[in-house]
This record gives sequence, structure tokens and C-alpha cells, in this order.
Amino acid sequence: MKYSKLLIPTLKETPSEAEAVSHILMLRGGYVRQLAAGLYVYMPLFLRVMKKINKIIRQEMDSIGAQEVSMPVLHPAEVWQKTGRWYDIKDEMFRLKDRTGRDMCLAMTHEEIMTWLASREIRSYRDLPQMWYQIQTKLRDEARPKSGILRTREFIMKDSYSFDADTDGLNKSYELHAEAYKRIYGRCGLKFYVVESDPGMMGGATAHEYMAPSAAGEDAAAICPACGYAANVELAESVSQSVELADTAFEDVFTPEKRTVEEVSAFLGLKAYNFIKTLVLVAKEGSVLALIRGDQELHEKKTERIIGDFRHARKDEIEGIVGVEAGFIGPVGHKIRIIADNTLKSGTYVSGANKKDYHVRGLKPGLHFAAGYYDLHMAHENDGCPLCGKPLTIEKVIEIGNIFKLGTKYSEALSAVYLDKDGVEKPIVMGSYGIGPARIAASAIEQNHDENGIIWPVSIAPFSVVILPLNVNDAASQQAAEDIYSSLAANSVEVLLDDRDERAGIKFKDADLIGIPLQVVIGSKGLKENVVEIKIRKSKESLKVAPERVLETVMDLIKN
RNA sequence: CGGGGCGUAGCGCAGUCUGGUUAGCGCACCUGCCUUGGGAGCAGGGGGCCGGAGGUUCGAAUCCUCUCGCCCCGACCA
Repeated sequence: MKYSKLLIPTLKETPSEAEAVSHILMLRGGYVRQLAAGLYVYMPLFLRVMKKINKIIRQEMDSIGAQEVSMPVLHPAEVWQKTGRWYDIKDEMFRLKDRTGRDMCLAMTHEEIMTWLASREIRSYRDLPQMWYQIQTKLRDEARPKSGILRTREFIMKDSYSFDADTDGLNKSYELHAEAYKRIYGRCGLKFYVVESDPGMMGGATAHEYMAPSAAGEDAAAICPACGYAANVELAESVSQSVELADTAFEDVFTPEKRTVEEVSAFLGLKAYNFIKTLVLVAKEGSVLALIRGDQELHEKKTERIIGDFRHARKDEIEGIVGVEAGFIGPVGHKIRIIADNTLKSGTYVSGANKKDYHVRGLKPGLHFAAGYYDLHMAHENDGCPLCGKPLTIEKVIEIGNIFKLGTKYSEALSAVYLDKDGVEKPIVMGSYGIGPARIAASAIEQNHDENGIIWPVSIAPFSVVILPLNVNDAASQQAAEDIYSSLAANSVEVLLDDRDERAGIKFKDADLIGIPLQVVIGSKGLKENVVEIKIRKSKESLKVAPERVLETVMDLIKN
């Protein structure tokens, strides 16, 4: 393609609304433009990237036997009502009525519709297993679109669904996806982790997420470099760092107007980890006390798994529940349920004395109070790995894909059943699997850029090579550029010719910014000595070769 | 949905506190000359309902009220 014919509106300055590196570079490189919050126009260059990513995805999905379909993005409400998600999901679903007043919604995902199809077309165990996928638009009325293309209200997703006769079948389909996903991200040039994840509203049992480490990520993963343990911090377990706990006598101490862990620890000359924080929670079952070591935070998701939906007690409720105001609550002598973090099973601590202006020290779990012990704390950097005990690292990550074992939640709700060998009707066992192609692109930029711009992995670059004839007025340069262009194009190399009447500096800056992996630089002086340069964007290496050797050199370089 | 910030030319910004000629700067854009290996130089030029509505005032980008939009933090996130 000729640069002069393409819409590549690069920007010298950074638009003020962008913060994430990938967002800035996509805007500056002319890859995307914003229509409204969470709505983006994909410009020609970006579409080329997306097509390459989608091609890789299709190849890998096809290779595990998945079949591509295409589903509507406008859905009748009934299907969603049958699974209950019409009611469970709130503002995040775009809803509308058609002209007859019938309730409709826009597709947030396609479990319902895929299962609807299965319910109509699958009758027998002989029809199973099946895997169906699509690369289709999803719409979600996000509370907070952000980070450019990373969280948008309309986006494309590769979503696939597996239909099996039993759990063994599901496990096989799940495994096929897990492996295909690794190949996809690997081919896209990404660094990524596979982490255990929380199935959340998908309502399944087992789930994994594929995470690309990046400062722009909204999620965090706990990673053990030693043994490979990897989990979303939403559920990551960890062994708290062990600390010095002084064994003192069990006694009240006067702590006037000292309420927070910070205040009391400063007052008593102790560390935060010497304390037990006592939190009052209000759950469906009633009030619950949650105990957590002073240097840690209560992990709300973990807590929810134990006591169900809950909220923190309001200030004005606390005294009614535990008989003392916030700041002086301790675990001793309450009748309500007490849950405590595993870390607190042993040791000697300070906590509230359940009377105003007093704390108690020398407090020993088991001796002075009883509690149910669970993993309740947020995993921290350098906590011990739950598997091997070595220190964990916490990394910010972008979720680029996920896989869920759904089970029969959707098939039962929508009567997607089959007859087994014995003629018994059974619900189909399902899995669902998603990939965000635009997030792959954004992650690739996050992981591959420098101060000058994007450095695309060759596999997903919009062009493999850009030819830069530096002097448009020099006929020899022009001719050489054209010749090289033709020879590359004839060999199916995706090549961009910067034929614009621009100064050398502008061409270099734009080529670097848009991130084409290889630059063929043609200068009139070099050409007189029968030399052009092949510059490698990533390493900044420059190879001087004769024009007639450009083709083979380039072919060689893009293979690696 | 809670908290914070910002809307002035295509982009980046100043001016707003303390109201007062014709609203300004850099980049981009157009014309000409010049230049051609890292976003050149000179000269000339076009482009603004100062987010919108209402109000205060002799007079509003500037003060007041309402409203819309965008960004950031949090909640939320199949």
C-alpha cells in the first residue's frame, strides 16, 4: 500500500484524555478515534491489526474443531428471562423495546443464544460434542469505560461454547481451549499468565483467566516465580509474612481516644501486625465479626464466599451490635459468629477491649476467643506462595481471555438436553470461552513500545515492512523504492511505501510511531553506492544491503 | 453510582481568581520561496456561537443557577 493513499492521521502531541500508553500510542499513531465514552472508531491501520489477530484466533479455534457461527446482537428478552440474567444483571445491560413494545436487549455475551440454539438442534449423545464460536460485537453499558480500548461499551469478542455429554467431555473441551489460547497469545507475541479466576456471575465452577502483564491492567495477579502458582488476587491465597509477636500478659490498657490501628500502635509503640482488627459485618444470616491482622486488609470476595452477600455495619449500628463504639471493638465475649483469618490461629495480639478508651493486650486466639478460621486477607507482595511457600509477586495485568466450566446452568434453564445411550434425557454440559482481540492489540502495545512509539510483533503488525525513500525528488530513490516495493509485494510481504512528499525526519518519526517492525531506508547518497538500509524497529539495528538483496533479507527477518 | 478534575481553532494550552478594545500562543492546515538522513526556515493566509441553556450587569470566556460531555480514583465489571 502507498502511504499517501491511506488514512493514517498521526499526532505529534498527546491528546489530553489519554493516560494508558496503549491508548496514547493508538491515538497518536492514527489507529483509533474516540466517538464517545467507551466507543471507538477503528481506523484502517487498526483494522489491519485486528484482522491479523482474528486470523490467528480463527486458525487456532478451527484447529481444535470449533465451528464458526454468527449470532444476532439484538436479543429478545425471553431467552434472558429464562436463565434469570434479565433480572440479575442490572444497569450494565442495554435494554430497549421494539415497535410492538416487546422487550429486547443488546448482547452482552451469548451463552443464552448459543444454548438456545443447542436446545433446538442437539437431540442425541451422537450429536455431541460440539464447539461453536464467533467473533462478534458485544455491548455493555459499562459504569466506567476507561483506558482507551481496554474497557469499552461496544467491543468485539471471540466467544466460544462447548457442549458435551458429561463432565469428562467438558474437561476435554476445556483443555483444548486452554491449549489453543496459549498458542494464540504466543503467536501474537504476548507475555501472559494463566491464572485461577473467580467464576463470578458466569455461575460456573472452574475458571481461568489469561493475563497480560501491563501497568495499564485493571486486575492484579499473584504470581509465584518459584513454582508457577498464579491466581487473580480476587482469590489468590497466600501465607502471611511471619512477624515478631511479643508474648505479654493478658490485660486491659488505657488508650484514650486512640481508635485506628495506626493510632493505637503508635501510642503503644507496637507495629500494625501486633493487632487484630475487628470488623463488624452485616450479612443475610445476621451480624458477623471478621478478624484480620492489623497490617492486612479484609478480602471482600473471599469473605463473601463464606458468609454470602454482606456490607460493613454503619457507624450508628455498631454499638447496638457489639456494645461499644468503633475503634475499641475486640473479639472477646461476643455471641455472634466470628470468622478470622488463618494468620490469626496463633500468636499474641492487641485488640479492642470492648469498652471505650481501652484496648486489651496479651490476647491469644483459642484461649480468649473462638473463631472459624479462613483465608480472609488480601494477598500481598512477598507473602508466601500457598503451594511452595516462596515469596509471591503481585503484578498488574490485563485480562485478555478467560475460560469457564459452566456445567448445566444454562442448559437446564433453556432445556438444552440430549438422550444418552440408555435413552435417558440429560442436560448438556457446557463451557464458555472468551478472548478480547482488541485487548490483545492493546496489550501488545503496552508490552512492546519505546519512547518513539509502538513496536509491533511481526505476527500482528499492520505491515511487516515500511519503505522510506528519503528524497522524493530523487528519481533513482523513487525507482529503487518502487522496485523494492514490487518485489516484496509480489512475495506476499505486507509492505507500506511512504511515497509522501515529506521530509526525512517526518517519515522516520511516523514509521517509528506506527510501529512497523522493519524499515527499508533509501537515501540518495547510499543508493549511489548501491546500498540501502534495513532498520529493525525493535533493536534499532541497521543492516546495509544492496537493493537487490532486500527481498531475501526481509523475508529472512520476518520469519524470525 | 460516590469522590475529584477538565470543557476556549483539528491537537496541546494561556486568558477565568480580580468582568471592560478586535479572545491569544505553539503545532497542524492553505499559498509562495527555500530545504531534503530524525517532526526544518522565511513571508503571507484561513479557521472560534470560549460545551449548552437561563440569569446578574451598561458590558460575561470571566460572576450565579441549571444542564450536557470527557478524563481520573473508588464501587461495579458476563
